[in-house]
Amino acid sequence: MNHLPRTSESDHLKRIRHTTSHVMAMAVQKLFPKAQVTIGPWIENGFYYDFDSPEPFTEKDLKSIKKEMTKIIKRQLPVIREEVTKEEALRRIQTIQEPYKLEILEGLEAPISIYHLGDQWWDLCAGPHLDNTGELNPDAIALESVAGAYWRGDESKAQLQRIYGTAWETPEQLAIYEHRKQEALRRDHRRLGKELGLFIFTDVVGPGLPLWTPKGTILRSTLEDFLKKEQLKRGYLPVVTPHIARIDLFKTSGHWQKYSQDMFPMMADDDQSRQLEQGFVMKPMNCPFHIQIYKSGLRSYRELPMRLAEFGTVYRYEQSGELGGLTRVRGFTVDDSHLFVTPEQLDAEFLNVVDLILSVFQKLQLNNFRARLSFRDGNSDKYIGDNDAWEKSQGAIRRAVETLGMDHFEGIGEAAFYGPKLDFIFQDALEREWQLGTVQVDYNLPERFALEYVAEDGSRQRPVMIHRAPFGSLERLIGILIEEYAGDFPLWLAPTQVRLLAVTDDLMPFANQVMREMVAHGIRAEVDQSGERLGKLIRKAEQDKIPVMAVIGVKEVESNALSIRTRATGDLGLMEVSKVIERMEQAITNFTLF
RNA sequence: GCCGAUGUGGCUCAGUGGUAGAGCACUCGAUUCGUAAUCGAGUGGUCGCGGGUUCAAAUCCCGCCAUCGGCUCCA
Repeated sequence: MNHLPRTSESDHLKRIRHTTSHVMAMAVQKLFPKAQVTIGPWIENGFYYDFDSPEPFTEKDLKSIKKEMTKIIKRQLPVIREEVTKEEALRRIQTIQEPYKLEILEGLEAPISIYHLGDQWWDLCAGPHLDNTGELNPDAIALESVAGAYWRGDESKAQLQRIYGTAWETPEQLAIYEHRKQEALRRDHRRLGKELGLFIFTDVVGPGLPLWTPKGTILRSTLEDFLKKEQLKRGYLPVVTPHIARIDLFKTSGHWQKYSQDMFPMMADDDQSRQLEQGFVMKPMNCPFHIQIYKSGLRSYRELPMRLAEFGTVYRYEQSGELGGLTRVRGFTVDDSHLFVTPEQLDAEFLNVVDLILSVFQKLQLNNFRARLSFRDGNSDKYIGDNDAWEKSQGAIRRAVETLGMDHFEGIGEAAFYGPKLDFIFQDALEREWQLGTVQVDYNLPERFALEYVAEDGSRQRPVMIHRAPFGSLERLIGILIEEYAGDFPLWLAPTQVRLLAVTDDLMPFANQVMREMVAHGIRAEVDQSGERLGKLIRKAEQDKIPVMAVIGVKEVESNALSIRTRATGDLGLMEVSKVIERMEQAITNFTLF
């Protein structure tokens, strides 16, 4: 496969994309004189430019903009850098009346660099640029989409019109890029989920509410069983809690105050109850429930750490424009656990949790993630608890990451409202980032719920909580897994592990008999009952991405054997039935291929 | 929630004002076949939903719903 450089890897691409975005902005202002320019940076696969335009752009406009760009390129305008003082820049912006540029200028330090396209157009820009627009190849440029974007990324500010585009050194690179985008579409979990029959959505049930089919449910419960087993080995205690609770519970936790815009509306018996906020709500998180179980008895330091674990389904009222496939839904299941520990146990227990998470990712062959320290920002309205608790929590997370020598980056403002997090971020097929696993240190909820344990000296002490979820959510995890594997699940996860294909109908009884034998061994086997020819059966099994196919003809029946074909390696030849079962069982328990 | 696009049988899509189409899937019949599509016939659609314009609407207009690409937000 041809390597396509990303912008950050190539100075030349940076120049191409900066210059292309300026050419685009100039073209837009030529065609839409009322449009004002704001910012237009490069991104990894292209660039965008945001405009404030009284009339929104449509995708049809992209064609005429592209045409105009081609003209500008053909005029071979020199790109000239000029450095001016802040005062001079201010003066020039005032003459062309571009308020957004003015605002940008306020944040800049002299000297201010300006890039000119000939004497036709200029913009504030750090660069770098090509020397001449003629160096661009119009056939290596594509305008991709229009979108709304808020000025300075702030919902309360003006909404701008963003145009996304991409630009390359050669038309061939553009073709490869577009081909790659097509390929990414083919591994999109929404498409594969439908094709493989794993889950559905229906308007009748509602947006963001997936329904799991039999095959998808096998996938889900296989993942659940896997993690439950790992957790039992590590001293976790399973619990089950309801999906709804009184509002009061969430007032104590702080959810009602800080999180209610993300919650489904309350269920109240009547208007009076509604006004008094006496009703029930769907749970957006499991923590307050687990806390109640902790609180149900007087706890001794000898019981800690107490690790309460549940696959808890939560409901969050996500904004409608945010929903998408399995990666962003309104009802999802968190592989949740809350660990109640003494302050002395915190560091060690945190490391245990990270160890569990990393071992889970390893088993799932998920290597492509980034670890983020999600800390609070300066907006104290968003958070509960005092400074001291936050500092202690963030310190604990930082120590853990340093102890492990783990690569990480900081996400300021990414914390939960009750505490900081260590998050594991993955990418989907379209390079969008999603958080899966998470570990959180929390001094605040123990305080709010007045949690206690009896210490060695008989005194009452406050435990610290760790919230953690290796998968994050089963839905999102499965979405990412489908795309990572392109639907080709490893044997232990495959909803159907082996499909038996009879060459002729009269061999069906033998196929059914072998199937029952395999099922009795816990293997997910099925017989293709369609009665089609072998070629068709194999084609269907390949399309269904069944890892192991077992062909049954006369010679197989006579020797009580199967002809094995795997998706991974093709025809493996004749093998005794008992041998096949043995090999499959081994592969399943060892998480390996057949 | 905001900006833009899209919505036609189970799936993928064609159909721009005049009697709803194709391929796959499904059902039936014939074929009994050895590693990626056997042949033939048939069933199946309130054209997302509601309203409007028109002699006539899948097609034009308005509202809503959902999906997709972004923005803000998040597991």
